[in-house]
Amino acid sequence: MDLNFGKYVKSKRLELLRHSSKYTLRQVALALKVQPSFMSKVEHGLVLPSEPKIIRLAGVLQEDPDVLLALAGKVSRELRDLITRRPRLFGRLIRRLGNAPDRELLRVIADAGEKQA
Amino acid sequence: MDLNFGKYVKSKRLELLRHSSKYTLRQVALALKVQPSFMSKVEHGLVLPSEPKIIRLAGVLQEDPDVLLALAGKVSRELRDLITRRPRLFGRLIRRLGNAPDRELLRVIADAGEKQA
DNA sequence: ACTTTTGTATACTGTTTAGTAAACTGTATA
DNA sequence: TATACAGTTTACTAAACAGTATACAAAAGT
Repeated sequence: MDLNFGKYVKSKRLELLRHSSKYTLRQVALALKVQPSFMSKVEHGLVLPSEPKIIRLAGVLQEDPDVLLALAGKVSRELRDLITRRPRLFGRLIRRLGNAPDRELLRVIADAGEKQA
Repeated sequence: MDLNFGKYVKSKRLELLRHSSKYTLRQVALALKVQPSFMSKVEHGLVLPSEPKIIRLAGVLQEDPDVLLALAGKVSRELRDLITRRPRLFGRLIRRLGNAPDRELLRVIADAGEKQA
């Protein structure tokens, strides 16, 4: 499992704690409805929270849920559902862009967005 | 869990069995290195195989691994890794194309492929 | 008829996931 | 100095996952 998830969460929390005392480990645990002991283990990289708790945690820490999930090695159920609805097409798309540079991905996103956006 | 995965696997296997007797449930189980009892439960939708076994099964049944994984509600580790490397970009891309028609996806794939392919 | 082969049912197993509960340790502070 | 709060440690747990092992009944060969 991913050790960096915990480190990242802790550093982010400590950052916020400097501005407001609502970001003690215990307060964050309370917001997530988990025990402080569990939150402590999370920050030490001993366990990972479930997907819903990671998403709530992202809300609390003002982080992008996709990023936090990615640090935990996960992809949200939302994205998984979109992919599994058309596995061949999305499989091809993602493999093709998997090694492309960021700017190419950005270009494709912009191009794809022209219609609906 | 997904009931249709089993149905699909069974129908595909029975199809192949009409041409070759290498596709009895027991032979397929042998190829996957699982017990026939387990394979039987798979075909009845009582359990799902692990990702590696689903991929092997796709090989045996001459199916697209992504499709078989999708029927099991899963996305391959390979694709997950590509996504989690750049979660924001892929998140945006997939959400944007999640409801687009197939032809739009195909267009984008072709466009994206121009460089490296 | 019998004996292989096929699929199935049942019960059990080890491992992982996602946590809880309680007690402990250090720190701040009034 | 006691009491409040912070983070941590340890031990435990319920449910899900990914199967195995054994035995059995029906069907197909020979």
